[in-house]
Amino acid sequence: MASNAVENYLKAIFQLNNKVKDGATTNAIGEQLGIKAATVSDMLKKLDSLKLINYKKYHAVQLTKKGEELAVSIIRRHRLWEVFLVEKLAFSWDEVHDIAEELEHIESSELVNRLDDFLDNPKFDPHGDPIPDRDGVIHRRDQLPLAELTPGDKAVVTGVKDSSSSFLQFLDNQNIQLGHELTVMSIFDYDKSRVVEMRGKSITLSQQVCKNLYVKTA
Amino acid sequence: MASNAVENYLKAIFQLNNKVKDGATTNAIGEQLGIKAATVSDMLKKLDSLKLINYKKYHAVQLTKKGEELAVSIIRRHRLWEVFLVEKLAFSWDEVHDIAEELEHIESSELVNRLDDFLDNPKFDPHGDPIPDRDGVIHRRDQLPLAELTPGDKAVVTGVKDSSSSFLQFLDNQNIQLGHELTVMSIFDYDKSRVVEMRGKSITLSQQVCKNLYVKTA
DNA sequence: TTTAATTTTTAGGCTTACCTAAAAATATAT
DNA sequence: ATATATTTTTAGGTAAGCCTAAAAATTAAA
Repeated sequence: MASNAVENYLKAIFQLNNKVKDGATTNAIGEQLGIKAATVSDMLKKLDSLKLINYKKYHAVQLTKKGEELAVSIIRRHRLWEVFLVEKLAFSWDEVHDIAEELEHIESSELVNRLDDFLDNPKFDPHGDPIPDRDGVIHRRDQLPLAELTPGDKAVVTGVKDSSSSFLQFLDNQNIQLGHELTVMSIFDYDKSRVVEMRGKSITLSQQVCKNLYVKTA
Repeated sequence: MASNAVENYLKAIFQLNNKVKDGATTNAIGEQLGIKAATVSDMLKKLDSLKLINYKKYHAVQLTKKGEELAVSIIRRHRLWEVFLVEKLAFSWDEVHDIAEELEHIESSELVNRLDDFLDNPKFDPHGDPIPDRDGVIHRRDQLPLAELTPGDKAVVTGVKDSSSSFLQFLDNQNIQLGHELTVMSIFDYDKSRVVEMRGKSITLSQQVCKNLYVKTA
């Protein structure tokens, strides 16, 4: 039904509206998708006429119920395919995004639901992001950035905020994986870097890393 | 690299050139793809300029080496995805074509090769068609239509010529599956229908069915 | 609060891949 | 061998999604 382009816009709008920033503005959508603002402007009119968003000139847009349902289903497909690629085809978590970006547009709810079952109905994707269930419900985990913990806190690594290859490869390099337990040992006041103990080893993590690593406290 | 449209044309041309008929003519390609001949005519010029086919006005076209390699790799992807859908996601063989038609356009040889390994390097798809290996080699099986057997011949069902849902559902209905052994008992001269014995049961198959069912003699 | 900067929209264009209608070439039948 | 039918090509057109350049609206700064 919806073209790949339309699906990509909806996903971008959904993601922008679930950030702290100023929402899904024309510019932000364009930047997210690598598309010029003028083009976005055109498309927003179209999405509005399709009743997928509410659009008022010069304002950030909101998804309608219909638009949000579609966006969530695309995210569901994307994350399930990522699980498939990592769990079944042995891709590493920094390689799966682009391929899942293509797979997410395959139109067949039957396919997605069977895939879900085949993967044993995973609740999170390889980056720790929640997978919407088949009714579109997203079970958000109460996690927080490692940057908010203080010395003595114990936690488990649950996800990443930044899922760029470079960050994921950095984590691989430091042998930091989802599920690993850690204890915050100390914080350097100078640069807000943290020393954590993980699997018997002591690692120093910059503030940038701590901001982009989600954990759940014990 | 190549658009979905280009890939679909190449696949159609490949398939038409591997039939007995008069090859990949403008009309035949259009019919295969559900596209008007005038449009095909345009596209053939484009494919020629991309060095994917050799095109001379008013003549059937041939794939170049480059074009054939691409066509074969698309067929490889298509058939591997069909195996995945049937073997892993429990789709039936009459449901997989349309979904595989979408999946075949995902661009990533890494993905396809890993999928191949995950599926244990299958040699045939769910309809018995050979899966090109990663070097593009197609190992054709020496099979023939059941219509060419005579009473007393023993054979194994290896594939279907017609893979329309209706034919596949008919076979399901008669409990005819790939790998089943059969013996031709008799032929009715009147309508060329055959009585075969399969798994202890006697079944009468019309000539049309016999022409579209491939077997390998013992 | 008026000017300057930024963001968004409009206007006009391009490419891809499709279409119809008509012309040209080829194939078929008498 | 010529007339007819079929196939293929050409010409002109459309919609989707992108673009640039310029105008309009909004936001920020002096």
